[in-house]
Amino acid sequence: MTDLAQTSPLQEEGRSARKRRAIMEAATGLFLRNGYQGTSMDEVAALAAVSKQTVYKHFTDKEQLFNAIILGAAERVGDFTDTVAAFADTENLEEDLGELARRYITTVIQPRTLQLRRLLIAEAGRFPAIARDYYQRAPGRTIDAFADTFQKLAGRGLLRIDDPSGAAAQFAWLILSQPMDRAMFFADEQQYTPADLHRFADEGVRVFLAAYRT
Amino acid sequence: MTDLAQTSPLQEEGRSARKRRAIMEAATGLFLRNGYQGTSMDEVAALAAVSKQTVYKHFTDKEQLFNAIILGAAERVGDFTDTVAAFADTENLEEDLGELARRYITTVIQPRTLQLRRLLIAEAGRFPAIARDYYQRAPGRTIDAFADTFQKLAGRGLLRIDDPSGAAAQFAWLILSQPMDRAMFFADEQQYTPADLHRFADEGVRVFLAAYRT
DNA sequence: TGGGTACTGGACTGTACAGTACTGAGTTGA
DNA sequence: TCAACTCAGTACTGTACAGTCCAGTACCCA
Repeated sequence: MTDLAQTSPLQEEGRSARKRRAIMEAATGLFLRNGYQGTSMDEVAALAAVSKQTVYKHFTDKEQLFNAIILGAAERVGDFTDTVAAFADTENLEEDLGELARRYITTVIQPRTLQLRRLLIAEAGRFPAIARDYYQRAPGRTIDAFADTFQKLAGRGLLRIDDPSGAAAQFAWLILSQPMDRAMFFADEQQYTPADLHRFADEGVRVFLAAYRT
Repeated sequence: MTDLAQTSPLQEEGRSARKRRAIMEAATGLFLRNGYQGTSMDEVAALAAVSKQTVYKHFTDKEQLFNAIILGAAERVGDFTDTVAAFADTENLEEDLGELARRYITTVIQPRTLQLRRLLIAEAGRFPAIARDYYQRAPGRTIDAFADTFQKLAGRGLLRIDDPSGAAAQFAWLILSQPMDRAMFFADEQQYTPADLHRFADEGVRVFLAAYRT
């Protein structure tokens, strides 16, 4: 893993690596906006300011390119697990959970993440493996982290929880569902202000605590 | 509205109408399974056992055919509003709400509905009007019905609710989110048994009542 | 400075597909 | 039974696109 090259797009990257990055950036934008079938390799090459030949030197296939793009984009989706784990030590359940929820929704309800989600749902039939992988990685890991943390909080006597996984999923969706669902159907439009998102978070936390607080 | 023709696919339909129905049925299946771009007019004609000429006699365009298909499929999505409205008179809140939730999830989490949802999300970029229309019609109307009913129950002193719409959305997604989200990413596989769905419904109702019951 | 590697540009192949055109056959209604 | 209509079958047009090929050019390293 040559992280240097990834984190700093400098000149010293080498020509080949630079081209490769240009291709991936172009392809990411196009795939996210226009989908798999809606994106042509000619477009990718043109937007990356690179010849088609070069595209095919770096990626054997359109499919392989798509794969690489999705994995890259999914990796960059905010990893929330650490933040969630830290919350297990809270001394102020209600306030900290509210803060956690606000950060969670702000992280997830972002154009990039939503586009990625739409794309994966759209292509779940054609690329079941990628869809499954993403599902387990992105929402799955966070919900697992919630489950762990809730279990610890139950151990500390702060929550009353039988099924931590179920409760974690309920928590996540109580917060995210409304804006997420809407965003799935309304492709482009700017949807919610931060204040809106905070309201969803707060209402979700309120309901969750009503059901699970000791 | 010649409902006769729709409800009974009899011989007396007339040749032309019969063909039209065959085309729509074939196209519905193909679009739902393979998406808009993944479906060719040749396939539609072949599956409907009809010549391409005939397809284009009934539908000027691929796009227009798609439109007709979606509207037809969306209309057949279960209308739940009456059932929800009837629940406003309940004498047994917890039990009846549980029953309502179970029916709700069983109705919504069906292959057809899920495929339609996937398709619409996938094509929301290309057909924003259709996506918007469906969004307002299918989940929207049901949630509005929940909101009305919850407001009435609040009037009867059975629930404590400030924002009926928000509470209704929370209720709907508390019940549906988990299986719905999973279904979006796992295209084909049979997912949940009725017992699983009932469990989601029951858990959702439990949390909802903990937060909103007086 | 020279030699190898990577890139460019554009032409090319093969295929898939939307939509049209046309001929001949079947259907329907008077 | 005849005339008008509809359909099947198929061939065709035009376009878009994935992937290849090749000749020439820029870059990089010794």
